[in-house]
Amino acid sequence: MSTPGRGLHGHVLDSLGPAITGGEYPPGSVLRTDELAQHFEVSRSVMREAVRVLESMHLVESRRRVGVIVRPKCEWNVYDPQVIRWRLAGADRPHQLRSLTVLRSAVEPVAAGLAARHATAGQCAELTECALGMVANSRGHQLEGYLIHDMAFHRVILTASGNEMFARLGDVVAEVLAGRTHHEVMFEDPDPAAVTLHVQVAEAVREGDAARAEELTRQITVGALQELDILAP
Amino acid sequence: MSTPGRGLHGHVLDSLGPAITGGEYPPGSVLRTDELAQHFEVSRSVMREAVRVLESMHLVESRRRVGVIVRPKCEWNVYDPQVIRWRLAGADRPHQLRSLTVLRSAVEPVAAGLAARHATAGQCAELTECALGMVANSRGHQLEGYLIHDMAFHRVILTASGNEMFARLGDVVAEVLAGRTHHEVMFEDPDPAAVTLHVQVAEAVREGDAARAEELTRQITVGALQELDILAP
DNA sequence: CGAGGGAAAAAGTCAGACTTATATGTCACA
DNA sequence: TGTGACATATAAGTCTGACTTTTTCCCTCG
Repeated sequence: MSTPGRGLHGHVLDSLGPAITGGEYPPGSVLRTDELAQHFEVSRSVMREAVRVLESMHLVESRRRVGVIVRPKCEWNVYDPQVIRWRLAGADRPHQLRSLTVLRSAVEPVAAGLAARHATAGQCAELTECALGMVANSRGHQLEGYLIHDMAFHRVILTASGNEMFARLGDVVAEVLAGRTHHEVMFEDPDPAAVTLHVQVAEAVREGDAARAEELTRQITVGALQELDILAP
Repeated sequence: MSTPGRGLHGHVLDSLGPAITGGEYPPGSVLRTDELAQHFEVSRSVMREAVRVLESMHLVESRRRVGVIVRPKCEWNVYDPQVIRWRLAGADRPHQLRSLTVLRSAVEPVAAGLAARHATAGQCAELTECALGMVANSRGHQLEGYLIHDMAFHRVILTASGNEMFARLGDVVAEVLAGRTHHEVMFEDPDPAAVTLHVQVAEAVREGDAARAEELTRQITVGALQELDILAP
């Protein structure tokens, strides 16, 4: 996704980033630039660039005479797509997935409501197409086809909301959905009720019924929460 | 806030970052590392580190034989606190403020609901203290005192939600609230109804009434939307 | 036992040379 | 005249070595 391993410092990040987010270097750990440069067999310049990037993600802090210190998790830029990807690929995956699903449950209903007001005719058409694609792939173990349309559906909703910050969550939601299909338990066909809800959301957006689009999407996200046993007692 | 101007490359970022987010270099603009290094009177190494950071924020893309290209706004990492700060400080401010307020309206109610379930006794106490502070400063043009307690209130709610992604929005919300007091029109004392709502939210959280905390917080955020003329017709 | 000063360590900075990828222009050939 | 291969120029990428600066730690001295 996006820009992988661009240049040497990119390769270093692909190794070091996941190692940090994965807890291999616990918060408070002190790394030294020279050692890292030797370990990754790159020059200090390249290593320094990599450290700068990690620093901009608030994963580490560089201090003179001390070294590169791993920051506590609560200070990380957890919205950085790169950080999210690293965490989803590592031991933190279940925790990250729960956080993101809760975020979805907050954002997506509101986004759907806004989409009902702001969506262009083209976006409405896209949405309907996605929903139909989901229906068409909802039976007979066509999980991949279903996933593609599901991801596209949510991406269109978030984009059509007209809010740039919602729109940028498209990639994240896509990755959560992909994770559910690929890594988590998903042997059977998708829940027919969920499929119907998507179709109805597309309808509501097309008709400009914001309240209905929001409520229906809320039901979708409640389903996602229940899948992860995030209850509402 | 956080880590300003750390080192030479930090100073470069403080100039170049706002220039890019402020539209001084429109998307598609091509910058050259050597020129920039001369302009900022730093070595190429330092300039390269700065470019790497901008690249990790998806503000620019570095291509061989071409230069450093400014990416279109829709690709920026708009959740990066640094980017948010730069945009809030520039011409993009009103737009950014609206985006963030819409985000708040999605996130904060859900966060309050979760806080009602997960808040510790200490957090409940903090919350009550903040609400009382708001009441105490709600009359007689004590805007600064009111602001401090308001920011703290929302930060506690977001933290107490137990969701790391919500918690990291504390800084952002604080900056939005501060902006409203300092930059936008805020001559009079705060709306008494808003003050009451905060007190009631604190109550609801203390009593573990998630639905009520959520609904009351939704009313608070609706007020924030109305202040910016973001209607719901 | 505390304050002050010195030494060491690691990041920070700089300059210069070299490598690599790639956009672009040129020229021959169809 | 159009098209493809090839040469060239360019700017980023990389490496190395020397030097500076800050900050911690420790040792001495009062």
